[in-house]
Amino acid sequence: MREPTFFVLASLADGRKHGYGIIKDAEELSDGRVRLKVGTLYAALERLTAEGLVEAAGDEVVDGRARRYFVLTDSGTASLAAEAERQALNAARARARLTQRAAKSAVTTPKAATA
Amino acid sequence: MREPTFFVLASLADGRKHGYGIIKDAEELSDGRVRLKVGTLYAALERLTAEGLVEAAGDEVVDGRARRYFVLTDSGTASLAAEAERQALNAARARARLTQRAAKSAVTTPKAATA
DNA sequence: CGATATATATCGACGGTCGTACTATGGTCG
DNA sequence: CGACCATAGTACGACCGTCGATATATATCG
Repeated sequence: MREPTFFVLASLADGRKHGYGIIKDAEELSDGRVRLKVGTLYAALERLTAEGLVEAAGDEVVDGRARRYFVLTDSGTASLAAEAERQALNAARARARLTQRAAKSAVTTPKAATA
Repeated sequence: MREPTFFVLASLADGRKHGYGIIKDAEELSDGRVRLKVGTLYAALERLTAEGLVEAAGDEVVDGRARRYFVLTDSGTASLAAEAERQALNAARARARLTQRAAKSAVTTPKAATA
């Protein structure tokens, strides 16, 4: 799963949201790092709906603007959870190797004694 | 960064390796989950070399078979570290939301009292 | 001798994302 | 009042990393 898709699900994990709301929420949730493009978002919502991870949850007109709402399905919740586990594990594995590497290079390339 | 690319870097974080060795190592490192395709691997190695994250580290012939070795550059090490941080953070954020969601649904949909 | 593992190269196809352009309404500022 | 920005959604061509398949070559095992 790619990052934009991941944040669409993560955003909807918070509850019922409409497209533009997801964009804003994802940006906040990622500390400004992930700015979903409209094309990416609606393509993802269609795809995720077809896959059953997301469901349409009503169209409303607020302040004269049409909104399409969506919610996470149980399947979507499970997918997000699995993906989060996977990423956490991957990150942990990579970190472990990087720590080892740093320790090794500290021995191989001693710049200044820690004493 | 996509998962295959991430594991190519993570594998090389362990030290100098050749293509096929990376495939085997990535599979092990990911508990069998990530099986790099040869096309993906060599394309990634070329790309990463062009980007300066990876460097060619000598061709050798072992048991009559040609091997192309690669190592991580400092830039590659930094990229991998940054990517691991990012994924760990994303996963943590998603988990937090899922926990909240579970707590909320437990109140909304009480199945059996915990008492 | 045929099958499997090692080792690399190449290439068309696919799919998710990006970038851009477009339509439309409401609110703010000069 | 007109210009501009935020909100809200639609549409589409292009890009790029990955996949799947095919190919070549050597060593080993049965």
